[in-house]
Amino acid sequence: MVEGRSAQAYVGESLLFLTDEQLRQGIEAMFFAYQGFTADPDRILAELTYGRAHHRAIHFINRAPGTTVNNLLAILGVTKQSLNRVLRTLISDGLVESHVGTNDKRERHLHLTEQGRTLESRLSDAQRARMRTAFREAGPVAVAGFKQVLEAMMDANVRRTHIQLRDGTT
Amino acid sequence: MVEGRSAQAYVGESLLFLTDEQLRQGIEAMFFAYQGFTADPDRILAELTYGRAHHRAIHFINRAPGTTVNNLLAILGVTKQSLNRVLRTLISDGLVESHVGTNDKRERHLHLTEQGRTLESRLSDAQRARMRTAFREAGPVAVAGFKQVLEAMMDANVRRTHIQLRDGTT
DNA sequence: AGCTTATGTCAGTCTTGTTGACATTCCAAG
DNA sequence: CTTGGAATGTCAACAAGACTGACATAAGCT
Repeated sequence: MVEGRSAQAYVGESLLFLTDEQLRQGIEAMFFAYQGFTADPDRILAELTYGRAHHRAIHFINRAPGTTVNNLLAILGVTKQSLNRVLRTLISDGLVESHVGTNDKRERHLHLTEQGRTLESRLSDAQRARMRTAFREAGPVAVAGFKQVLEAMMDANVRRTHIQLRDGTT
Repeated sequence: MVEGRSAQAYVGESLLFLTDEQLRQGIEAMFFAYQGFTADPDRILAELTYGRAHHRAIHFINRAPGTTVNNLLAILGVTKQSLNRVLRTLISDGLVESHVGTNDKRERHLHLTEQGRTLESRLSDAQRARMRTAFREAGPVAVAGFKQVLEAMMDANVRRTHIQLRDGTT
């Protein structure tokens, strides 16, 4: 970097020159980082004959206790048959409880049991530890940029969901 | 932001306050962004009865023409049997060529055919378009942060691979 | 009463990961 | 120079988890 030119000015130019090469680096970074992102929970899940699908369900049930099946479907972006297979095993293993809705009795409201919360913590702790290390290494400015780019990469409707979850504006 | 205090100093404080909530936001952002990241190529691949595994193979063969199966294995982080199934279909569909090594005849060197390059472009173009939009929206400082955090999130050995590919220091 | 919505289930398919078994090729130690 | 082990790649069989399609049940709504 040339002395006397701020980073801002320097990178400002590259806006005009977003080369395929730079974009490809971003693409590969995304791929490799996602490997790392899922590696730790995957190891834990493998012991329990569960998979990522179970993790995702547990995560979002913990995040939004009492959520309905339909709601979860929209968040996860899978079919109900696919989700149902996962939920069935989690319920029969005693990690998740399903309660018939009081207002609308068609709905099932989902909660983690004590046992479910225990697993959720174990999985989150592993994933958060890596995220924490990465955030510390990169520094807060980088973290802000990281989140900005990720949000810009989401589908518009998914971004809305993400922001709702983030800000707790249910 | 307070005048006279650099961003570094300001956010430096928050290093001490990386709450579980902030980390969880990062985790969810990663999940939702990856959905978007793969969505466009997935649509193209679905038409062709290919999947993400094919895309990944095509991407890295294009990236490092003449690479060996073993090499590709290390990059993709899957078993050779898994990769082999994908390669077999790509070869028999005429997208990839496999040549026995001249020095070491155990090795197979992989190249894209003209047809393979065509599909590669189609997939890359879609994925790059989203990445480009996200980068433009977020701005160059954010992009730098994005890459920093992603690199910090990778497993150490994977990071080495990533940097090698990035810098072309084969 | 009849239409729609929310949920669950059964059956079948596809992709993509796994392990196990095996063939070929290379290399180095005896 | 031979032989045994390591490296590389292929084939087969299996499992997880995604998908579609069809259908059942219950509840809400017009």
